[in-house]
Parts: sequence; C-alpha cells; structure tokens
Amino acid sequence: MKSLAEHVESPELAAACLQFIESGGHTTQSFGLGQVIGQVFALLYLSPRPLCLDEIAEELGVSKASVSTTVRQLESWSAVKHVWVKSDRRDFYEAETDFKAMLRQGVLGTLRKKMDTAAVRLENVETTLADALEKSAQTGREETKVVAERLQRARQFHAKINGLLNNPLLDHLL
Amino acid sequence: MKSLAEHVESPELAAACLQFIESGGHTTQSFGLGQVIGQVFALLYLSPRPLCLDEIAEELGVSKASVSTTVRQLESWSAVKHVWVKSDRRDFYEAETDFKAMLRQGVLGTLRKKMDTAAVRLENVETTLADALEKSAQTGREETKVVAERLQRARQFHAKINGLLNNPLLDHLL
DNA sequence: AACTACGTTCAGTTTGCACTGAACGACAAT
DNA sequence: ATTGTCGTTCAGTGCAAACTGAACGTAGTT
Repeated sequence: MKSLAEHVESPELAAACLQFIESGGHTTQSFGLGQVIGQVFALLYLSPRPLCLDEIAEELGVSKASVSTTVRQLESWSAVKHVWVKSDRRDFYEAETDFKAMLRQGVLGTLRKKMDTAAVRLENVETTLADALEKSAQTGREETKVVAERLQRARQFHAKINGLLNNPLLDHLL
Repeated sequence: MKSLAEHVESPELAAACLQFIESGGHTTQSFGLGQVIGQVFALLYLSPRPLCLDEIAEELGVSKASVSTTVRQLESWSAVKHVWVKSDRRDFYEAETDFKAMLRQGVLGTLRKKMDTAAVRLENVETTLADALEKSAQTGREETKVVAERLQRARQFHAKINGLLNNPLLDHLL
C-alpha cells in the first residue's frame, strides 16, 4: 500500500483510508469470505476515480490474480461495476454506491440460493418419509408420525424464511 | 451411526432421519460453520427423547469432543437446552422447538455482534478522519471532503442495517 | 511478424479451522 | 482410597479454501 500515500494530500487522510480498508477486510473475513474482497471494495469505495486491476493489487499489496477473481465476485453482486476509460485497454472498476441493490443481489441472493438447495434436500427427505409412512400404514406406529410431524414443522419454518426473503416489506425496510 | 437403526422400527424411517441429519450438516457447512453442528441439532430435533453426549457422538460417528463444544454453541443460541434425567449423572439435551427464539439469539445475535465490532472500527476511522479534517481546514482540500462524505454514507448504511436488526417489525414477520 | 500490455487460469503453497484423541479434573459408587 | 463414569480441554492432524506466481490467450502497437 504505497501509492495511496502519494495520491492523497495529507498523511492523516491516508491513515483514515487505510483504517477503513483494513476494517472492510476484517469484516468480510469475519463472514467467512476472504479479507481481500472487503479491502478491494473499501478501496474502490473511497477512490475518487475508477481503478484498474494493477492499481488495486499494488495498493493493497496482494496478487493481481486475487484482485481479478475478487472483482468478478463483487461484480456478480453488483457491488462494483465495470467502467471504460477512453483510449485505455485496461479494465477500470468503481464501487456501486447503491447499497440497497448491493444487499439484494449480494447477501440476499446467496441466501436465496442456499435456501433453494436446502429445499431440494428437504423434498428428498419427504419422499423417503412418504415411503416410510406408506409401509408403516398397517402397523400404524407412533414414532413415524412424530418424526413426520417434526419434519413438517421444519418445512413450514423453511417456507416462512423463504417468504420473508421474498417479502416486499423487507425491501421497503432497507 | 448405528444405534438409530436399532431404535427405529422401520428402515425407511431411519433412512429419512439420516437424510435429514445429513442435510442439516450440509446446510450448516454451507454457512461456514462445521457440519457437525447441523447434524447434532438435526438428530436432537428428530429424537423423541433427550440424548446424552455419548449417544450423540456414537450416533453421528464423531468424537465426543466435537459434540461437547458443539452442544455448548447450540446452547448459547438456545437451539438446544439442557435436560436433567432423574438419577442419571449424564447431561441430556433436547432440541428447542421454538425456531423464532432460536433465530433471534442465534443468527441475529451473532449478526448484531459483528455489527457492533464493525461499529467500533468505523468510529476509530472517524476519529482519525477528524484529525485529517482539522489539519486540512486551512488548506480546504476537496478530496478530504469527498472521503468524509463517503465515510458518512457508510456509517448511515451501518445504522440502517442496525436499525433493521432491532426493528420490532422484523420480529413480527417471523 | 514480433513485441508489449492486458486479464484470466491453474497448479502449488500456505493459512486457518473443524475435528480428533488423549489427558485431565470432578464426582459418585464400591 | 480406588475405581469408574462423566464432561471438558488442549495439542495435534487433516483438509478445505484463500492466496500466490507463472504460464497462457488475446488484442493492440511498432
């Protein structure tokens, strides 16, 4: 991280920016994502102009490979967007300022995907359970019904969370 | 995982339970937590009676150490609760059936903690920024104000999310 | 064509973390 | 006291994933 100190007028401002970038890295790391992705976004968020891959890599002191993959992930969440600079082959990126859209396509998007895969798993369990219910119909055991009831409640909970994620009220609250 | 097959009447029902337990493990693992924690909760959730550590460990085929730490984590989220069985020294646990409370103290609780630590970091950045603003007051540079504005917007976003997490409407939606 | 400056990819490395096994302390029973 | 059965703890292990470095493909430049 050296060029930042060159571009910024006061060392105090540079210190604040570095603190912010570091905080972003710690935050994303605490959520299981790496620390690079948070640093990249924080840097782009504070940058007054779009930056290219090499600038980001040099600024953060990480490899260009990390920045390449990270930027594409951020782009898929519409957290950063591609920007073309006239007569320059390089790819420049700038941070998305609309946090709401970022949250929708980023956090909520991945959350919805996980809910979908969980739904598939639950459906498989229910088909297996249907076999069990069918074969124990003559015996009429108690335990089967208890398990069936628990599984049904789990599905209801899943549906409730799913509904919450797609609730327009949630969008309105942001 | 062998005792389950012994306690359950039909092999189909046991298969459904195992599928459910496995699904729970996959789900928690997809969220960065291990797979054991999801399996433990799923097992306790389907179990008609409270289980002790050794039973859980043997059922899932994991070490008792994992179960010990995992159960305490689940307990801190009030996802499982301690149950005493008369004239038995062992600690028994059963699953919490109230998913709402579980979600509040589990997911939202840890989320709130992360927001708090992020808030501390943001405050540190702002004090550093205050120094920069003070020292650049005479110069009155443009860049400092831009960065200050961006940081302020970041703080506003943080406050918004914080407010959403503590919004009683969110509780009502669950 | 040769050369350079891009971005991407992939094998290799390292770091972090879930999980284990053994040792330990507590406590009850004999 | 001693033995046995609990639960917890901690150093060690294995593995997954972040990150790196070099090679590659591509496109513009001379």
